[in-house]
Amino acid sequence: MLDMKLIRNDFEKAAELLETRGVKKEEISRLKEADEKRRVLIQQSENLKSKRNEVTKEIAEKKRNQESADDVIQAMQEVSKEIKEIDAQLEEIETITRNIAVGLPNLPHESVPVGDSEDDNVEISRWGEDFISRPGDSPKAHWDIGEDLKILDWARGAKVSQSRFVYYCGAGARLERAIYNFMLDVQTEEHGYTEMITPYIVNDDSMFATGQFPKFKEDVYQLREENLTLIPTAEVPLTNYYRDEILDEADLPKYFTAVSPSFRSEAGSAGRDTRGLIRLHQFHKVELVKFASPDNSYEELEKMTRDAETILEKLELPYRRIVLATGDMGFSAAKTYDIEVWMPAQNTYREISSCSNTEDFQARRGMIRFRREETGKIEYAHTLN
RNA sequence: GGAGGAAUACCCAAGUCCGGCUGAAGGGAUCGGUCUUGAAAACCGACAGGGCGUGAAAGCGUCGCGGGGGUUCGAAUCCCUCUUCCUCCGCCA
Repeated sequence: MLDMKLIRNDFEKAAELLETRGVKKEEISRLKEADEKRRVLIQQSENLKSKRNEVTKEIAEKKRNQESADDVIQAMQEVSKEIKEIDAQLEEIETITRNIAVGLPNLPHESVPVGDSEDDNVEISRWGEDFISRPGDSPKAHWDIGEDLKILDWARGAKVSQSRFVYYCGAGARLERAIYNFMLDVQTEEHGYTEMITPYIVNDDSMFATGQFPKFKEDVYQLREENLTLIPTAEVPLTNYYRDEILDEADLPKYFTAVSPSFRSEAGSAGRDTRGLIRLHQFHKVELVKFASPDNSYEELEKMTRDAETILEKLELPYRRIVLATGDMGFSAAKTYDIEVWMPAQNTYREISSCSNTEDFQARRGMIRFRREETGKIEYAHTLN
């Protein structure tokens, strides 16, 4: 969620930044207008309420003294009616304001390259040798290796569930377990993350705070008639851990990690990446989440990205780091590094990890705050994942 | 799934039947002070927090007694609804 103050005080800048993320200026104009109307109504309503509170005290006083207060009560009936009318208008305008505000993506950090698509992403660094296969050489794709070794069973995954579900069998299952154990061990023992096991089913408030709701409802699996959702990433339960809380500045930064299944409906991606482990409806992922002070959240982003890269280095997998352009970033991110691993069979780099600083975007939605030690003032924390 | 009970500030807890000097008694914890060589004890003092609006700020206004809605001039208190927790019964991998 954006800071309305920015739109009030520096409309042009806010509009310009949001345009780099594909938001039309008129959308923001509408928001600004609604916000102005809203504030006028709040003033009107509160002035009347203030008056009512005062008179109510007088009535109480009179009643206690056994005096008649009928005339004042009658006058207040009118006032209360008026308050009700204004509040109804206010609610209407607040819904409008909220509906717009809630669908606006985060503002990009100034260091993010401007551009509409992934073609505008910028490579930052490479590690390892991304060998190009020699003529006549054709490295096997992982789905073929999986089937040849009988460690991945797609057919039965589809039979028992649906396409894009898979069984990991024998050594395949063991390998999967070994990899996430390895990742958790590295992140907890070497990089200071606290390991968590989280709920895999979360409520709407949680989905809202991290930015999946309301805009991306189609991308998730929801439980029938329950307002509960299967997590699309452990980012949701980890980030929501401190929702509606105020942390002490001294406690920051906080680092959490968790392995969890992630459930994604992949609506709209029919036909893409139909083979292999790239776009499953359910997969394991080791997530990293940080709560940081705004003072150093970008340093924390660099460190976190390194923490992720370390895994690939230890596994001796060649990779590169890119910074996503404004148009390619996720909804909640202010800045995102993607780590792409070399896929020999496809002769290309593919995203394997994505590290984002959402700044206070999720914190605003979820009221995740901290108290400054020196001033005692409360601020939004920055969240990273 | 069924039957009961509960939710008040950092914690405990009164108030709810019977609406108005209760935005909330009392205790504990915490912080500050007196006393002390220092500490403890005792005594004195301070102690909702937050959202929203306004303001340069101090402040002011408004909303806050689990959440949402309603009745009323006025709700912690009456009504509806949801959530969470506890006790008992049933069912179940």
